[in-house]
Amino acid sequence: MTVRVRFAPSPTGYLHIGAARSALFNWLYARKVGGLFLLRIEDTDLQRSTEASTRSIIEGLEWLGLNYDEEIVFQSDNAPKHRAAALRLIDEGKAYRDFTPKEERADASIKQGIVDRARAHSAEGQDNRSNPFRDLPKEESERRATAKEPFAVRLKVAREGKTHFEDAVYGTQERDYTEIEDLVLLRSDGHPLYNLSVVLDDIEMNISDVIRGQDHLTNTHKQILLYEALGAKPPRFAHLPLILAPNKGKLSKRKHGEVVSLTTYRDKGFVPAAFRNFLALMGWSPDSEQEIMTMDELVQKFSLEGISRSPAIFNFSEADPRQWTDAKALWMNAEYIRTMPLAELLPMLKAELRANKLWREEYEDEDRGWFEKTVELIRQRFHTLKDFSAQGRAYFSDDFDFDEAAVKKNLLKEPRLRELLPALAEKMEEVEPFTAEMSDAALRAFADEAGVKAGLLINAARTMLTGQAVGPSMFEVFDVIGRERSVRRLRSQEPWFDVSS
RNA sequence: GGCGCUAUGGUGUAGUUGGUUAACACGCUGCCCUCUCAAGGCAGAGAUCGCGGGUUCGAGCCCCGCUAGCGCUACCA
Repeated sequence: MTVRVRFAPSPTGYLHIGAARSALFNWLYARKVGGLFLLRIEDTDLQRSTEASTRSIIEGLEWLGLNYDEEIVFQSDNAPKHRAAALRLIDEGKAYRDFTPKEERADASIKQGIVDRARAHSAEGQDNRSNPFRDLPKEESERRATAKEPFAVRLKVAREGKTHFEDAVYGTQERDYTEIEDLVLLRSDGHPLYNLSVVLDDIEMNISDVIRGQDHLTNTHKQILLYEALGAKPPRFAHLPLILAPNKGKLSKRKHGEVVSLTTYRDKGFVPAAFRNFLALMGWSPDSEQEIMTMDELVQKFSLEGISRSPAIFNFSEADPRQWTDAKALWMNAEYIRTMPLAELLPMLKAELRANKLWREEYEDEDRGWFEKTVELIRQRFHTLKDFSAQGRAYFSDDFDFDEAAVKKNLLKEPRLRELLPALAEKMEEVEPFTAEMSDAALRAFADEAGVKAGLLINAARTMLTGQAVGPSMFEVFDVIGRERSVRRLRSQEPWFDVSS
């Protein structure tokens, strides 16, 4: 039997990085064993599900390069089938109608309500099988149903026994039936609930391996009971350790904001391969010490055995903008940017520059050589794709800003620069050919003449030409910016006016 | 309250059938390189392996207890 796995997010917000990691692991597993990776949108919660969210999930998967093999399944389309299955279970005596009126509960008090009810039940000697309608005679149950009395449908869990399954990550799992309540399959309004829908859809989609977050580990026992009631063979299960916030709490969009949303990484200039690589290392490690892995290597090395059981903390600091997300993710992105094949980087750069009106068609044509050389030069110290249009702006446009700190440090500290720089421009005009070596020699000669350190002029020139205090070797910058623009920028009075005004 | 899962430096992870100074990556510190910042090279700091007992000649690895965090316990998903 071929392996069929699925990623089954509920479209109630943007794609969470934890969910994205689940998708990745499913995808890697499928590709590794030559199976199929399917996508199912669990949109049964009509109130909270949105189309925008579904789009964001699809876009996110596409961005990560996780293509799915069959048509997307929308769970809501199957609701009638789910309802019918639940009703069938009643007929078979495996489920029953619960006529208890629905209890309305405020979202905030849910946890407390659970605890309170549990305490009350144990005080009264009640257990999970104490529902008064559990053993209601069939005739009466049907009579009340026909009389349009609303009812929920609950699974009739046997009084004695235990479920067990072998989790590929957490090992043998057992749970006594007494710990499992007669779970609701169908709400009194006829709406099928999560556990029912998942099981039915997984059966219908022929899912062989369920790989999902550890938050479902205990749900799995209920689902196994459902598989049994439905007469279906349960799939294999593999639960993934959760990804937590720095305070070891749940990583949520509401509490932690955009760091948890996958689209943030796309929007903030991450290279998909880098983020994917980083994500793969959250809760999984290869048996080698190699951490930078291409998609092919990831597929080749991936195995369920390499998944760890302890939760992973996604490390970031809301207070420090430089650590807005995990430092290792940032490092990995920089690593990819400076080492990946130029051919793969260029399309991303094209999009980034185009979005900032810095792109020129010539970069793919007669100026391609210049463009590649420039990118090669500046990518060495950039961390995100955004850096190319921000710190790197001066390479692609004459309209760039001067970094205030850079102006103070490299220009204003030495008043003589206001005369020296235009004089340097004079010298540069005569450099022929205008190469890094030649401008190097010319600048140093000029520094000697003027009786200043070369470093003073070099740093000043960097700020004049790029607006920045830091950047590549200055003479490479001269080369790439070119004589004409370099000279013009050296003569500019803008930095002085800008800061003093 | 009940049940379950987890617990190795700041973070992500290795630690094979228990065996000398607990490994790798990120981050951090210092030095080298140098026109700046990175990268790179070198050198460091940082872990009584959650705590307490046991078994053993010897335990991060085995056993028991405890604690903490998280998850499930919903007519949410």
